[in-house]
Amino acid sequence: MKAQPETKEEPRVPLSRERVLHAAVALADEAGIESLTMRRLADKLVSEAMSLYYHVENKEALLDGVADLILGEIIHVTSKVEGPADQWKTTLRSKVLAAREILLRHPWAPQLIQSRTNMSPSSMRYFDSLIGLLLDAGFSIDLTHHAMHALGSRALGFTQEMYDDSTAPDEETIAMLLEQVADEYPHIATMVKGITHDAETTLGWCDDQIEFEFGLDLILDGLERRREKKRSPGR
Amino acid sequence: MKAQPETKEEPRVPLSRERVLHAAVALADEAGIESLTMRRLADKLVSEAMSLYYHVENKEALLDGVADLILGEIIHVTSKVEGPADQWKTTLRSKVLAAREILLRHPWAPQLIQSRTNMSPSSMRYFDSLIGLLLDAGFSIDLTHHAMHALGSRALGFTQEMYDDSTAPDEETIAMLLEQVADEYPHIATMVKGITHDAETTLGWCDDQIEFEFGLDLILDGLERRREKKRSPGR
DNA sequence: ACCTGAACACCGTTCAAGT
DNA sequence: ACCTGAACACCGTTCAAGT
Repeated sequence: MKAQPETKEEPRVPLSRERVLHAAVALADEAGIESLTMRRLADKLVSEAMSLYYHVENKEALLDGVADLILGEIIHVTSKVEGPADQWKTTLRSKVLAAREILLRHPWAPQLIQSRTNMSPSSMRYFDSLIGLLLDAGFSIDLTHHAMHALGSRALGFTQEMYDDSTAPDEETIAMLLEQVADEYPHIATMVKGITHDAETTLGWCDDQIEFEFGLDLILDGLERRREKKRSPGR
Repeated sequence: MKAQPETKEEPRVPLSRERVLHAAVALADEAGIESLTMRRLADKLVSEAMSLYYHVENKEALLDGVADLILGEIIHVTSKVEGPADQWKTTLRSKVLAAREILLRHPWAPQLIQSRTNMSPSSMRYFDSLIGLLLDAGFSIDLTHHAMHALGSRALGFTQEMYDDSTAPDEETIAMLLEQVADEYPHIATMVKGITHDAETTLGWCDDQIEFEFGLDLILDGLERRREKKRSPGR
């Protein structure tokens, strides 16, 4: 009886870099990245701001660690997506869409990842796997290099949307507002009025997933064509 | 003589929203966006932090204004780029590259523009003009809509580069570092070693301009093909 | 109408001190 | 080895007061 810890108080898990980083992700998920301050993170861990500095060099290092944690998730999930070398396109597509699913759960992550100079081990491993995929599929080294740049952040499953419709008003309100300024932005007005609405995606007039896949396929198709252009002369 | 202002002291131009915003851009250009604080901006204007609040609601509004100022520059320059409707591709290309030139002079601007919910008049006008360009060229409304999403921030002349090579070490150092971890990232190592170096762009192994244009052309080509696919059946 | 100073709440971080 | 409290420099912003 005596040996058992007192049931009244929490076991008081000691801090660790792991715990700090995971708590940071949780805090950002719950309250947004702007709420991630050293003091509030410490509160969440029932500790003091200064205690964090024992496990993390400073706030920049904390953010680096958080970004790497997310990238670690991505590489973990995407590494399971495999396929034969001649089907590079569907394999790459699936990997990217798998990455996207993770980032959709952490809406603050894209901006954070962009802002870091991303030479972290996790992102290196991820890009290494994508490069290997293309080289194995017979891409030239130069084209592979171009492909990585052309994909850019899309390779990680996100494009920074120009208009963030998560905070946007509903479709009807937009249509109404737009009516008022239709003479100033005639083409936008035409476009919004004329867009085909799928019955299924009636949520908003921009289905992010569809637009993401459209853009991704545009690039993948273009890469495929450029790959074949180089090969066909010898044919 | 008496009527003239004393030559000794500055004319003491009064503050204005215009002056505040332009000073903010200048400060960000000189010292980086993280140096743009109300207090330092006031210093630059030989004034007090609180005085700024008379011309700008708060810091968020200041940043909105700054973003809009840059977008204003872009629309000003790109509106001069014109061409016949059947040459939508080269016209659009030129507009985008013109926008890019402006953003290259304000390296902090892409991130700022991304972070704002971009319904500002300037950005609306810009996108309106691009949409008009495509509609005039015979794009369907749906394809025009997809096109705007696919271009995304590229329409404004930037893609958030995954690896910021402005802070990266020189090519030789990278090659050396990479040698040490070649077994961990074999494909990256292969790629970096094998990339063709143009004699002219020997500055670094990634020429941002070339990569930007490659990605842009990939998308423009893809859009062109999808446009023709829709038309050819009736042909 | 336009500007300012003192004051407040909240940052990240240093440093010396506790166990 | 790990954690903490007081203190510092620096934020954005409110508010009452100056011209």
